[in-house]
Order: sequence, then C-alpha cells, then structure tokens
Amino acid sequence: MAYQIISNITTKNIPMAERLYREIGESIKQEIAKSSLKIGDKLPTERVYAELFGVSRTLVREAFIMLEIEELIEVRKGSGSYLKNNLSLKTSHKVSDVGPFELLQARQEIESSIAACAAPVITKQDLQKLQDILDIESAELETVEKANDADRDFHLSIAQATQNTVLLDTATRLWDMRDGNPMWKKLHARIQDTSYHDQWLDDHKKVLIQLRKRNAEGARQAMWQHLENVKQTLFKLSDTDAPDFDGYLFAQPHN
Amino acid sequence: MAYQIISNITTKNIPMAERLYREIGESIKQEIAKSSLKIGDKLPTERVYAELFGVSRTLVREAFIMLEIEELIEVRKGSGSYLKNNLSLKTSHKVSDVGPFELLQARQEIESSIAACAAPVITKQDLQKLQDILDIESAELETVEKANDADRDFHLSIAQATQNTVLLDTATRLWDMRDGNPMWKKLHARIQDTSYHDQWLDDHKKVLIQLRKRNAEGARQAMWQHLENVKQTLFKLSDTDAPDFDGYLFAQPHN
DNA sequence: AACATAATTTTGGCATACCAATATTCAAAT
DNA sequence: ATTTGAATATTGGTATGCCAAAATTATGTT
Repeated sequence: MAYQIISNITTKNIPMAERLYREIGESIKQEIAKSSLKIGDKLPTERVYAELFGVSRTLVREAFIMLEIEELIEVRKGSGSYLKNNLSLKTSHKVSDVGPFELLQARQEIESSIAACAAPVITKQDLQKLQDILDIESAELETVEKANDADRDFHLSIAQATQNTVLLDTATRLWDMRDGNPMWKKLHARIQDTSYHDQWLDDHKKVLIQLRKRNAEGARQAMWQHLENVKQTLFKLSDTDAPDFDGYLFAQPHN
Repeated sequence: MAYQIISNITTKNIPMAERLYREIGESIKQEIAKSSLKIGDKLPTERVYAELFGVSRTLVREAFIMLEIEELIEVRKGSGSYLKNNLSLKTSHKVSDVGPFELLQARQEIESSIAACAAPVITKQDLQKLQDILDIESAELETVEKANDADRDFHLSIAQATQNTVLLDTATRLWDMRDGNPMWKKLHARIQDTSYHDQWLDDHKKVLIQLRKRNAEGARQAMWQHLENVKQTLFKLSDTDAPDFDGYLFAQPHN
C-alpha cells in the first residue's frame, strides 16, 4: 500500500519518530505557503489532501485539528476549512535553531522594557511574590533545575505584573525558546558550580528595589544590566573552551 | 448573494457550535485538574476516556492531539500519554482575546527596541527596501488592505534588518496578533477615509532617516513616537462613538 | 534464584464506512 | 424570467475495526 511506503520513507529521513499527523500538518503548511492563499480563502478539502499525500482522511483531519489549534485555519462543518491567519514564521524557526546570544539580546531588549512597563502598575502582591522567589533563590541552590525554575519564575512574574497579556505571552515565549534550546542547556550546565549565581541574585535584588520604588527607568536599567552580565558571563564561558559553539555565536554582545 | 451575508454574520457573531473534540479536550483538562496529576504521570488511556465520556476513541484521540499541540501532554505509541506541563501556568491566549491597546503598548515597547537594534547593523539593501516600501505607501492608497500590507512590510523589514531571528519572530507574532484581531479590524476600518495615513507615513519617514544615520536612540525614539501617535489616534476613534469596545480598552495609553 | 526470551496484553496508529450539516443544482410553479 | 423548494452533491463529524509498537507476563534455561 502506498501510505506504508511513505510512512517508511519519512521515518527513515526524520530522526525523531514524529507522529504522522504532524508531518501532514507541516506539509499542508508548505502547500499553503506555495499556493499563497489569502486570509478567508477556502482550503482544499480533507479528501483532496488525503489523496494528495496518499494517506487516510483521518490523518489529514488530525493535521487540520493541529492547524486549527494553532489558529491557522477555521473548520466549518459541511462547508470546508478556511485560512484564518498568516502562517508567517510559525513554521520556519525551530527553537533549536536560534543562537543563545541572539536570544539573549532579544531578551535584554524586551525584558528591560517589560520591567519598565511593570514598575508603574505593579501590585503589592506581585512585589511580595518576587520577594518570595528571591528568598527561594537565596536559600535553595540544591539543583541547577530548581535554580532555573526560580529564575524563570522571577522574570515571568515581572511580565505578569505588567498586566499586559501580550507582554506576558511574549516573555513566556522567549523563555520557552531558552529552556528548549539544546545549546543553551550546554552553556548553562557549565555555570552550575561557579559563583555567578550570586551575581545574578544580586542583579535580581536590584531590579526588585527599582520596582518597589516604581521607578520605570531604574527598573529598565537594572534589568538591562542584569542581562548584560549574563551575556558577558556566558560569552566568556563559550570563549574559553567551546569549539562546539561555532556557528551559534552570532549576535554576540556588542556594547 | 444574500445567504453569504447571513453566513458571515453568523460566523462572526454567533460562535459556531464548538467542535466536539474541543469539549472532550476541556473535559479531560478538568479531569486532570481534579485528579491533580503531577508532571510526568501517566494519563488514563484513550479507551478509558472514550468510555467515560460515552464517545468513540476517535474523538478522545482528537482531543489528545489538541492537548498535545497545547504542549500539555505527550503521547507515546504503545505506551500511553503523559502529563508534560502543568495546566495552571498555561498562559496561552487566543489572539482574539487581546485588546488592541495592550497589543499596541507591547508593540510600542518592543518595536522601538527593534528599531534601535536595527540601526547599527542595517544594510544598504535593507535601507533600499524600506525606501521602496515608503514609495509604495506614498503613491498607492487604493485599498485599506494594500496600505495595511505595506505598513506590516515596513515594520517587519526593520525587524528583519536586526539580523536577529528571535526579534523578527517576535515582531511577526505581534503583527499576526494584530491582523487576526477582530477588534482591531473594526477600529482600523474607521480610519480608512481619514488623513491619519499621512501622519503615519511621515512617522515612517522619520524612522528611516534615523536608520540611515545609524542612530540607535534616534530610531528608537522615532518608532516610539510613531506608535504613540497610532495609539492616540485609535484611542480618540474608540472614544468618540464606540460602545462596542467596552472591555477591550484596558491598557490604554498612559503617558 | 537469576536471567533471558517468547507469548500475551495493553496502548496508541491508521484506515474504512457511514452519518449529518451545508452548499449546490435543477426543475416546477408563478 | 424569477422564485421557490426539493433533490443531489459536497464536506466535515463520528464510530468501528484492525494493525503495530511498547509493556507486561509467562515460561524456559542456566
């Protein structure tokens, strides 16, 4: 049967045994990109794609659900499926493809703005929560994982404090990119037994102080400096003995 | 044709009967919440849920795909499905849920930073492209759609010029949120016959001038002012006669 | 008792078949 | 010629059944 051949080929070419519906979904995205459909336009039917890819309609249907959850299409019973959003970058960039330093640069710019936005509107509850996280960071340095969780929690809590869901969403996305990035994990693993954590903890304290004062520009500067420190530290680490990171060091600190 | 209009109205105002798999998916989320499973724990099998909800396994399977796309669970063939993330911290919003002004605020902060990042590293080709887009914007004001496309193109080209994929990815995401937002479409539709476009075109020119000078802070300020103008304009428009926008006007300009 | 391995069960993967809602076509009535 | 409405076709919705991978259990060997 034809679909078995396809299945075998794909499982050979792609290392990770992805679920087939994902492949179909990605293929459909490519087809959409090629045909350059406009928002609102009607997509080919499930049956058409099924025949095109040589799979059952069930799989195409599952792929459609994936695209629907991603808010790329809208499915209407008895009518068809329609383009809802531009697919743009949703397909092209995998988290594993971004360099740690371009991610850091983006975080430096965006998170310092977020800190500035949070300062005027932050609540006492938010400030207390940040203090609690700082206490955890001060006391508990057991595992790298725990420290990382607290770190993430601190930064995202500030984003939460802006009361702007878009900013929170953006920050969360950046941290997801970070935590899912293999290169960053490698870099991060090297820091676990150094004293850089103390430096960063101190940075966090400075940020919180500015937030307490509701000083927007002070918070922006404190967060910017914190991420500058992180950037410098990681740059040194990658500079000393890391031939592995060749090609991932674009967008290095340039200040 | 008359029924088309009716069809459009119903699809916009009256939420289409949700697809069953969504209901099942939400129910499963509730079940997970009740049973308070930990990350990594194994979920009940598809067959169990099928019997529990009195539906076929196909539907449960589709619901599982939904949860998998939402990165809430992980599905392993022959083994089972496992909790991947805690649903309490799930901050995934629908684009349609964000208010135009919180989106604008986020864009103002992030895009002005992006402009600043682009200034030192922008290439001559990028500058030429921006000039071309400006020419298009100056000449061709035929349709709102075309103008919007050019606008998007201008802003995203600057993000592209940063040579930072994360920043480009972020900016693209923000514009996708904008273009997919029904409230923004309503607001935007009101501007089509005003002269605000000239104002914004002038803003764009100012941004380009700063980019040409490779003046980071100048570009940041120009972009910030541009989006400030947009914010003010849209705020006036929504203020005058727009009872529809109640509840969407949080995160208003506060400068 | 231990380990290895074969048989069995469990579990998700995928396809087929039929159902229901929507859209289209076409013929009959005016 | 237009309108109406029933017949038909199209399209997504759902259920059932069988397949393959993984996990488990049973069994045999040392």
